[in-house]
Amino acid sequence: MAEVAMSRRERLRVETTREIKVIALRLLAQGGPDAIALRAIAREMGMTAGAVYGYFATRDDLISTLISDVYTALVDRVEAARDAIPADDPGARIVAWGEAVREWAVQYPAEFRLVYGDPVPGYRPPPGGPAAEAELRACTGLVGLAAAAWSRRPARAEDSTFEWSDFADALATHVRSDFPGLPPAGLALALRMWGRMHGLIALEVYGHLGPQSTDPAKLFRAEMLDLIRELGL
Amino acid sequence: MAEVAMSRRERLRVETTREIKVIALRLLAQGGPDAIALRAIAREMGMTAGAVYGYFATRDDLISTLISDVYTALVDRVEAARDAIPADDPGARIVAWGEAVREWAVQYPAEFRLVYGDPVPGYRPPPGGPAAEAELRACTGLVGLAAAAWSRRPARAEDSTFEWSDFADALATHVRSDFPGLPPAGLALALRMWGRMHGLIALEVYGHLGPQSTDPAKLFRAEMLDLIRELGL
DNA sequence: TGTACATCAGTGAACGCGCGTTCACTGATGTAC
DNA sequence: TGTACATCAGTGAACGCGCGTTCACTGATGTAC
Repeated sequence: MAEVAMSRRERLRVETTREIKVIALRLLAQGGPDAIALRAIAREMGMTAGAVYGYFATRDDLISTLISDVYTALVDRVEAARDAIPADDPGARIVAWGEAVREWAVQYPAEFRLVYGDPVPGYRPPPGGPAAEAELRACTGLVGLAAAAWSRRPARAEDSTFEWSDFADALATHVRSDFPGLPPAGLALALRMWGRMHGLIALEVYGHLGPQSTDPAKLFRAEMLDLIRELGL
Repeated sequence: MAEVAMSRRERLRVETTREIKVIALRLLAQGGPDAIALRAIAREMGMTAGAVYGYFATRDDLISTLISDVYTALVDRVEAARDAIPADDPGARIVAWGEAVREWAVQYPAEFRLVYGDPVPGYRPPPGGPAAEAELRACTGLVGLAAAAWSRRPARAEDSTFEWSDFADALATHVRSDFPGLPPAGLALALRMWGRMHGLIALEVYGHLGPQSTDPAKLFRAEMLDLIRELGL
């Protein structure tokens, strides 16, 4: 962003927009998804409720922006964690990716729920989803991890049971051009890896694991190590 | 329930209580968790809002009852699916359990979200959780599956990294008396199996898998087969 | 440098809404003699 | 079988609440001459 070129009014506008989002996220963290209310935000900012409409046309607009921002932050962080590991160690990259997701989710549980859980009550997402771009990046990242692991993985009899038609056209097309040589079962592996990471994290964030395990991080790490051993890494 | 011994008034009371819950679940399915409103239920039943207080002392009471009912129905179904498979085929039992959870979740997504997702806005669960009993049954069932699989599973170096102190006291005590001989890593396996099943199901129910896969059932089955192969079953 | 005008962020009051919960009451159903 | 009383399910009106959204407006900030 070319901050230099912004007039004072523009800067104030950007700053206020940012503040609205920050407060919305704080309310989310403190009071759950239904705490994201324009009136509450305005109250918190010392503004009138109507004033918020100068920044977001509607409540759903604000929610969509939040989801997109949050999802993007997650993907940024996860990609950075992956890239901190040498590309010639795909197993460690998978573990780093998974643990980055988990750490983010534990640190920002409300944000995790906003992205992966029930949406805000009454919220209707725009067509294509509020964070299509971030979701695509996440998906591509996972397929990349799967592709890097694929060649070293021992072949399995059931690999041939998957076909491209088992996946959405857009995704299949995208994967076939970005990762030539990766078969449909490789894409299936990517989605299964997603599920593996998501399962324990979701259980933990939603409080189902806490009453059972004193060390969810250890459990998660064991699951990740299990995954890469299965992949022969 | 000894229906014979119930007076007419008692029967009406039971029937009305049941109807309230049925309508609450229908509203949940149609309008999401925040649609469970006493006023909406009363309206739907042609009653006055105040009348509902003759059956449930408070809205949270109703929600707790719903969660408990729903969780119990899930566990009933899953246990039945497991018991339909001979006990000498623990791998098939694991697959049956997992697929029963998934099928239930896909059939009753709102109920799945009620149990495993964000609670109803504003709802404060009672201490111990609204469905402690059902959750214990689910947990015990999973540990049973893990225990049956444990003996056939090839030993792993990292099995010794888990200790009883990694788990909640109550759970550890319970497992050690019900499944003597199962080491801490066996309990960890049970929780990891839970996570494996939960991951893809949660992604699917919350709409993250639909845009990617045309056949989530196939993906889930592949994941389950992968799991039992890893267990040597 | 000073004045006249345009922009636009924020006000404050109002709209109609559905919510959970309380409470004095009515009137039908059940029970005891 | 008939009467007098107790139970109790449901009524209807009211309470105070916070919400999203609209709108005519004020007053400060910016711009053009």
